[in-house]
Amino acid sequence: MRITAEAKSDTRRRILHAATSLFVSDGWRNATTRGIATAAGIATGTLFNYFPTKEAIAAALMTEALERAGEEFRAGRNEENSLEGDLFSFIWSGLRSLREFRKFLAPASETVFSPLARQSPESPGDAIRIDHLELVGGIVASHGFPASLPAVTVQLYWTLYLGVFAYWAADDSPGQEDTLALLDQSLKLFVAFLGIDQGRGTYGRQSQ
Amino acid sequence: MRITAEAKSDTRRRILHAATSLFVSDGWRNATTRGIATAAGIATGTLFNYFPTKEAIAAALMTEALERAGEEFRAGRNEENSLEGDLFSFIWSGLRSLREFRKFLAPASETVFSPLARQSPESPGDAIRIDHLELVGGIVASHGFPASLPAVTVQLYWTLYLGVFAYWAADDSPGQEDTLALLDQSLKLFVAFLGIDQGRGTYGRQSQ
DNA sequence: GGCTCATTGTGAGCACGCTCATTTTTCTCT
DNA sequence: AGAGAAAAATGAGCGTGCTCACAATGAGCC
Repeated sequence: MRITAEAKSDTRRRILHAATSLFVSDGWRNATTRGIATAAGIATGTLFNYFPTKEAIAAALMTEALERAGEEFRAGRNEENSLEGDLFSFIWSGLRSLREFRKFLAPASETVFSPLARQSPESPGDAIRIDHLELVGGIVASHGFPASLPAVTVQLYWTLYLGVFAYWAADDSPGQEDTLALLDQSLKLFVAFLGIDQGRGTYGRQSQ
Repeated sequence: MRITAEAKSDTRRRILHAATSLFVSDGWRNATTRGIATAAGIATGTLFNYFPTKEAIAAALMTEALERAGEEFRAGRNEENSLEGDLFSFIWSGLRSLREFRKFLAPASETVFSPLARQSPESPGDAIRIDHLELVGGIVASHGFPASLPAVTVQLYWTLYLGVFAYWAADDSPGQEDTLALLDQSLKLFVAFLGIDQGRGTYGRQSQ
């Protein structure tokens, strides 16, 4: 049992390793499941014993990186940060952790991550979304907002996050500084919205 | 030449008609290009003389509907509407025009429309985005804002719009009232942002 | 009508993601 | 060690979206 479990986990790692190489070198579309299987030293069918779809491989890579980033964030958290600051460092550390995958993530995430096509009951990226939103809920709660935000608020947050993510994936500005600017603006917007939403806001609706 | 041109345009219509039926009845994934071609009375290869990809068929359906909606909006425009009101009726009339396609639009739009995967130089939905943003630019300009908005602002608008679109596509609440709520909130947010961005805002950044 | 030739239509065929009946390996029990 | 059961690996094969070498069509000219 032990030997098998180790071998399984090793095969899983070899698949992820091979997939990363091929996604990076050939791009998401040109990297084929046959190619990944061959590079990992297994048959095509075996690949699908480990991951149900090609997208699930990308989702697994993202999940692992984002989990590391999440723990890093929790560990290095500073009590004195503002809400905006907390959200910023959480999101940015997540994006940093995905750096090596950036080039192929845009096309890959279409299915993994897209707000569209929530058709299938359990898309591979759902767990990522849920984990992310849970941590954000904790951050927001620690700044005096209700732990469970209204659905519309969560929806808006996720939309803004996806917008930043998508921009980042295609952002070739030096140091991704354009993404930083967008993230900054998006968070200001969201924090302002939280204020309004909870009756803590300080701006009146424009009457034009 | 005339006869040929008419025949071509007729074939195009037959393809779009057949595609609509099959997308609606079988869903985006299960409707095959072979099936559409057969239903339109042509060979598979011929289909691809009219549309370069399956997504392009969906994009064409959307484009036509949204063009009609755009003209409708321009025609019925009221000088006295607020910025928010104008944007609301433009966007909502667009969504209404896509009603018959709603069920299959979510999966189809992944590629057509997604903010992710702007890889390919000319994705089928680019024209839709450009047209939409152009009209929005006009609306915003007619309310005293600069005709050419900063790139970040446009980016944020499109993100919010996509969020609404994605929500709408999967929204089964009666009359899509949840989408209406989200659209309302998103527009308030965007209009507020325009105010801030142009130094016309009335709220100070929260210092937490 | 018959000839020419650009335009349009055709379907066998390719590569892909993924499946599944079968084979091979590993674990368990005596 | 050997037999039987369970788990894992295998690759031929399916149905996709899409291509491309070739066939059919019909407008323009005589």
